[in-house]
Amino acid sequence: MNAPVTSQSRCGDCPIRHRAVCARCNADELDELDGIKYYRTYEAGQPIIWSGDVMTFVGSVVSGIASLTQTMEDGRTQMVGLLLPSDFVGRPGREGAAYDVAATTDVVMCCFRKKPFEELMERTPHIAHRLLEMTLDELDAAREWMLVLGRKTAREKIASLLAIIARRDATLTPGGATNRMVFDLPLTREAMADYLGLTLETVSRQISALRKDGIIELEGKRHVTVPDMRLLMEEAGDDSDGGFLG
Amino acid sequence: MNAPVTSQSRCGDCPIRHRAVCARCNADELDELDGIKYYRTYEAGQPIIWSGDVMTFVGSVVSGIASLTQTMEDGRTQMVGLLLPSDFVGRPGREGAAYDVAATTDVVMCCFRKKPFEELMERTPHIAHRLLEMTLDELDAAREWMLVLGRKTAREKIASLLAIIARRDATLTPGGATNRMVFDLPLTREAMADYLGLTLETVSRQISALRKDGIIELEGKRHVTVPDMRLLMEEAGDDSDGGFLG
DNA sequence: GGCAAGCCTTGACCCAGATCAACCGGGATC
DNA sequence: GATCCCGGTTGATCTGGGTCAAGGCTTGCC
Repeated sequence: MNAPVTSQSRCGDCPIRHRAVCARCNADELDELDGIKYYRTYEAGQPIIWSGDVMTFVGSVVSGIASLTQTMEDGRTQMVGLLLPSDFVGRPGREGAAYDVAATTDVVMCCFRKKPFEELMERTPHIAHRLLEMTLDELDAAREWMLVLGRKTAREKIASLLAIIARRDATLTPGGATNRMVFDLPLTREAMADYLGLTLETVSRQISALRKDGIIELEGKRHVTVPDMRLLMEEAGDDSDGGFLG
Repeated sequence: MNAPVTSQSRCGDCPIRHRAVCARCNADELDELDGIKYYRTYEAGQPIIWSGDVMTFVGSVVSGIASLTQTMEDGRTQMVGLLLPSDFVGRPGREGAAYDVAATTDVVMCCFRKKPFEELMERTPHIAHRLLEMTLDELDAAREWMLVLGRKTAREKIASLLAIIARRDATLTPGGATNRMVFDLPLTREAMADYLGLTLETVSRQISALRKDGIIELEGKRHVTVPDMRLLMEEAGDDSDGGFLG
C-alpha cells in the first residue's frame, strides 16, 4: 500500500497535517519544511517506535492505523491510543518515546526531523498552538477511554469501540434517512481486546451477541453494518450521540 | 482552610504557577496579570465545575486536591484525573468543561479570567509552550492510568495508587538509608474506588490485605507508612521505580 | 451520656469475564 | 487437492471482584 493523498487525510483542517500531506496546497510555511520532512511506510504488524527509544522525528499518520501500546514485564499489554490519519506522533521537547508504536494496518507516516521541527515551532506560535489543541483533544479522548476501561461492561466496551471506529471511518448509507452505517474493522479481535482491556474470547463472544441481537450485521469477520447507530450508542451506555446527530 | 502560600505550591518551577502563587517573586509578566487573577477556596466535597458548564476561568491548584470525574447517566462514575498543587485546570480555547471538577480536600485555586489569559497566551509563547508541556505530562499520566485500569488486578491497582500518592506527597523518613515513606491518604475509600475502577469494599479489602502482608502499615484509616517502597512497587506490577531510586 | 451520620471493615454469596480447550474456515504453500 | 497456519468462534469451567448485608469506630449534636 502506498501513500495516497486521499480526502481521508482531511487536508486543510490542521496546519501540520495540511503541509505534511497535501502537495497541492502551498501553505505559508511550506517552504521552510522542505528538507526536514520525509515519508516512511510500515507494513501491518511492524513496529514503528519502541518505548524508550530516542525519538529522532515527529510526524503524523497519512494513511492506515497505528497503535500506542504499553506493556508490563509479565507481558500484559494495554493499548492506550489509536492513531488515525492526521493524528500526530511524538512529543516536541521529549527525548525518549513513552510507548510502543506499531502499525496495525499498513501505515504511511509523514515525518519531520525532530530538531528542526522544534526550532520551527519556536518561531511559529501557530504550530505550537495547534499542537496544544491536538494534545488537549488526545487528553479528552484518553480520559473518555478511562471511563470505558474502568466502568463499562464487556458489551458496552465493544459497542463503544465500534462507535468510535464508525465515527471516524464510516459512511452514512447514501439515500438513507436512517442512521445506518457501514465500515470495516481495522483491528483484529486481539487488538480490540488489547484496547478494551478484555480477552479476545470475550471480544468474539460479545460481537456474536451484538450480531444475534441485531445491533450489528457482519459480513465476513471484518465488514460491519450498523442498521441504527442510535441502538449502538445505547448499547455503549453513552447518552451523548457521539457527534452523529444534530 | 485559607490560602497559605506554602512550599508545597512549589513556586518557581512553573511560570504560570509561579506568578499565580507567589507574591514575593516579581517575575517578568507579573504586572500584566494584575486584575485578571483572583483566588477561590472550596471546601472538601464541594463542586468546582460541572461538566458542560461554560468555563469563565482557567487556573491552577494552590493547595489541596481536586478530582476530575466522568459520570454515566446511570450513575457509574470514573475519576479521570487528580489535580495536585500546581496542576492546571481548564482548556484555553475551549468553551465548555469536559468533566466534573470537585474538591476532594479543602482546595485553594488561583484563577485567571479566561479571555485575558488567552490573550496573554497569544502574546507570550513561553506560556503556551509551558502549557503544552504540562498537557503532554497529563496525557502521559492518563495513558499510564489506562494500563492500570485495563490490565491490573485490584491489589496492583491499590499499590499503584499508593505509589503515585507517595511519589507526590511523601517524605523519606529522615536518617534512613531505607526506602521507608510516610504519608496521609487524601482520598476516602470511595474516591479511591472511583479512581481505580473498583468498589469501595474491594479497596478496603485489598488495603487490609496489603497491611496483613506487611507491605504497608496503617495508623488510623488515613496515615500510611510504607516500610520499603521497593516492595510496594513490586506489588504494583511496575518494574520502573517510579522515580524513587537512582 | 445517648444518638445519628459518615466512613470503614468484614463476611457470604454470586456472576461477568478469564482461562483452558476444541474446533472452524479461508488463504497460502506445496 | 492436501496441509498448514492464522484469525476467529464456541463450549466448559473457574475465579476475582461485585453485590448485599451486618456491624464497628469516630465525630458531632442533642
